[in-house]
Amino acid sequence: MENPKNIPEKFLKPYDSSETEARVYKLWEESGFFNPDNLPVASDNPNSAKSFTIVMPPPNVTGVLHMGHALGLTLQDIIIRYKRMRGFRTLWIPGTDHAAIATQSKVEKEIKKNEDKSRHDLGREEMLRRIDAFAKDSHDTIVSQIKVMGASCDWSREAFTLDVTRSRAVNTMFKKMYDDGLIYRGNRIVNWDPKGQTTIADDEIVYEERKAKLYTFKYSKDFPISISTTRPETKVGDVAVAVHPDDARYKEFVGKTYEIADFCGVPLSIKIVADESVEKGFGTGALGVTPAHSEIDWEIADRHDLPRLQVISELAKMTVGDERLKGKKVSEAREIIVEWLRAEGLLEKEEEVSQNVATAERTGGIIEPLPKLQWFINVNAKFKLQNSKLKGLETGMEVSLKEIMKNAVSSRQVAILPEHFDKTYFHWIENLRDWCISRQIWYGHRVPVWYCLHCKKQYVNLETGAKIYLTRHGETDSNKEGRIAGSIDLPLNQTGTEQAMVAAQKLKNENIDYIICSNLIRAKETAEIIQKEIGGEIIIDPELREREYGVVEGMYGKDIKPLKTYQYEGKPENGESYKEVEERIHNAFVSHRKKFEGKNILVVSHGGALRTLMKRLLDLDPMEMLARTAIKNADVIQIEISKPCENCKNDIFEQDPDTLDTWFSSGTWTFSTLGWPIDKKMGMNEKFVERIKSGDKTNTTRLEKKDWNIGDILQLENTQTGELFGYARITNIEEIPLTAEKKGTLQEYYGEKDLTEVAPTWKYSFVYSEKSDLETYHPTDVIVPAYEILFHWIARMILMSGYALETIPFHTVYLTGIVRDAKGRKFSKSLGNGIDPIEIAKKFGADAGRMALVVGTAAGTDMKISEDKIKGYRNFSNKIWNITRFVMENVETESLGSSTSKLDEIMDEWKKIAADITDDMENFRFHLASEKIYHYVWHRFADEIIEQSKTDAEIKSALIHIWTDCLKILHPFMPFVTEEIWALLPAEKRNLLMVEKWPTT
RNA sequence: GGGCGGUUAGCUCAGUUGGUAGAGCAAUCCGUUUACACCGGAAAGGUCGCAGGUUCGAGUCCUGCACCGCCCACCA
Repeated sequence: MENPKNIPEKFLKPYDSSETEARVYKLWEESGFFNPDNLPVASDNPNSAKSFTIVMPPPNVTGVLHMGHALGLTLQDIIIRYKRMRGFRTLWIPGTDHAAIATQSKVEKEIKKNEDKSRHDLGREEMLRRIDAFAKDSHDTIVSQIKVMGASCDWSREAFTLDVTRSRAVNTMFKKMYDDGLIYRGNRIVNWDPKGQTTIADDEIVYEERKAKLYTFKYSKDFPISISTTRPETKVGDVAVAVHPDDARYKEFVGKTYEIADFCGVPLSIKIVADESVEKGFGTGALGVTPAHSEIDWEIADRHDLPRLQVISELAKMTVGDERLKGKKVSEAREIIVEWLRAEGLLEKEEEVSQNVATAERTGGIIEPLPKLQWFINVNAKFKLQNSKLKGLETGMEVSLKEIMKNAVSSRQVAILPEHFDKTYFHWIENLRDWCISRQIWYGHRVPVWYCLHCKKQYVNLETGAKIYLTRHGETDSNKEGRIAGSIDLPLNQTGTEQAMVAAQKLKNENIDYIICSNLIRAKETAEIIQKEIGGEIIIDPELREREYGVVEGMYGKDIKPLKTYQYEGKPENGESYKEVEERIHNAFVSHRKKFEGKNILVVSHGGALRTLMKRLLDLDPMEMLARTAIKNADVIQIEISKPCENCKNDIFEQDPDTLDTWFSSGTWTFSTLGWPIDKKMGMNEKFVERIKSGDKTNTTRLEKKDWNIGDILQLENTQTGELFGYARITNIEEIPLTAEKKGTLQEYYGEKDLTEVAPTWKYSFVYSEKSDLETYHPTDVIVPAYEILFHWIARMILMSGYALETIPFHTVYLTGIVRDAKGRKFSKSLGNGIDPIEIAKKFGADAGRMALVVGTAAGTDMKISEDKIKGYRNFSNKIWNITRFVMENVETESLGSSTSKLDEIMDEWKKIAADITDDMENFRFHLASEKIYHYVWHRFADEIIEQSKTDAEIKSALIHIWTDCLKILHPFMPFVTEEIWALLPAEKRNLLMVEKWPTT
């Protein structure tokens, strides 16, 4: 077939998305236009170009993206591409979320399944390494998926909630809140998951409906009031009975206290109190108050100053009573108590009721409300606004976090789309209580609080120096048999060798400089095994040896009961007392600390020796020490050194073992991604300042290594004048040797200074700007989350931003709905109904998937998606392809034909539609905009205008003009096919379509 | 229990400030006319959940009801 117009051959075949998309994405990436610093507007107009920002809701690194993510990404990309074409300095920051509990429990489950090990078997360090590896894989998959979707985000600014820059933001935020009295540590009823051994958030609870029995009974025969409960086992922790103040039945008893000598083996002291929260009509109208095991009862105890007796342990076992109860599981205890009540004739009624049982979302464990020491954010405490940019809240006003959250939305400074969600938002805020932010898991931001080992004084963001690790040697046969070893010199057995290797793994990344061990073979072997893995020098110190047991050496521990026989000061014949050991080993410890000041050291010693050392370090009294179980073989204890405690002058500390709720870090997301807090400075000399100011925006400098990281934003300061002249965003860090050639250049900067002293070994590449990213891009413009996380996340970002920056995090919240399958079911693994966005992109093209997700999907509404729908838009891609072919074959001239009524009508109609679509884009009606352009292109332009043009030359002259406009408008929705076509259109020098100007009227 | 939505063509859903209903898919009929069969043309299909009200006029505003869904709380 002849091809007179040199139509690219590609057009003779149907559009092939699989051949196109990856190639086009690469083209975009290489153009640099995803980064607003490289956009033409940025260089034309560096300071006045209006910015437009979106931060991506970071997907959890728990696996892969699903269609819900695909919807969110598509909408964000549509907005971003549209704004970019409108000439904004457009930034879309991508990132991922470490999703603490979700990720840890996922990895834990896998390890359990594959290796039958728990996280405690692996230890904190090894577990974290495993999770990091998993998160890294998951991250890589997610990034490639985001790219497949066509997302035009700035990868140079990619962030992770757990990376160094974001961790710095978290710690800074924690300290600020702590200093302002908004963060406190307190005993509160928390949702304790006995199975996962952690606290969990209210929203990680799933309620399961179950049948339960409601028992009505009296504490004793002569107790005047009957109460009802579904949990009789908690009643041994009762301290009061609460009745409504107006309840005539009970009025006479209020204020009295009854002593119950024996309630299933436990004595109770019950006070009758009057409390408004009690419903007269429910049950007997009297409520047994168990402060330690019910949130509501805890509050009643607050109001009436009642004691709080904990009767259930973290393992969901009873902690009080005689042999009938103590140590029994709660479920067993329940039956025992019911039986007892029945036998005593105290049980009055048993009713079958249905009840919602709280269970942990992740582990399925039944939630046990327990009082625990936790960290909280007080949402009602007031603080003073320093520099408020919050509408209606002036600088100097005293506000609470709750008020900030409420105000942001009620003032319309933050608009939620669809609007009706703000009602739900307010309802939630009104019911908000203090936010528990500590979690007993390992993966996440560790609570940045250190405790003095002696006096327990708290320090936030303590700067710690060297670390000391203490470990006991691995197992010997003597340990195994439970024999006293003392100075009997036995080697490690097989288990001991393995234990030492585990310890070595734990210590691998800790940069230990010296390993100091006793002169006994079991310690030396342990030290050698560890040294093989971690390096460092071994120093043998006979003072670090085990307690000398004299005559009892070699005997079975159980036979001599050393704890009882030889107390702290007592000693076996020819042996040492613990007191003597303590003196000896502490002196040795202190001398090593002094000798290796500033170095990380590992001390390998023995059970008894380390135990007495810990006694001294923790300032325990002798009985406390004796009550502690011995340190296990190869256990590692970590101690951190810092400046002496203000209180007790000791200088060793340990960090809080808990981690922070994942929403604490994601709450900072809009500004931590933009480099907050910017408190680091890079000093520059005059020459460099000039070079930067006049020259390239991208620069490199060679400096001594500081603790800077890629992505950090630094203030640039003129070292001569102290003047602040701009910001540097670190884009790359490279270690480089100092060459002779470089030396010359450097000598210029450093003058007479000896270069060996300043010898820079690190090359920092950075982008210079006069304004920081934070100033330029924050508050962000739009955020596009699923409505499910309105409270979890959106509210918390408003809180964090309102508190730390005294501004809103974003102007508009565009909520997306849930994407369901064709039958309206949520996608889930167990149903096997998952539609993988990547599969869709492969099969039909990402463009088709994007359109299918967007057309007709209004904000905040759930949607159903099916392959049929996607197939329709695959066909549309091809339609666009073929329209282009027709238009190219029929372009006779670039100029529009002379004005005729017919032509004007068509052009006017198009302009009207384009304006209408633009209006939809401006007002977040993407579901309408996409439908309109689809409809126009296919059913008006192709079906009618092109058909008419076949016989009408006037109309033909309009085709290319309308069509290039159409491609531009289509581009945000279907970026790949339109970009590909754009490159194939006959024209001399063209921009990428992604930076073409949006057709405006 | 409290709150928020939804109910429009067989299916999935639009319908922006009230002006006598729209799209896709499916189904029906016709058509291989050189951009495209991942196509074109034609026709069909709805008293907009129910009952009241406001209005010249209501899918759209108000009241009540029914059913479905979601979120929050968790009643001892």
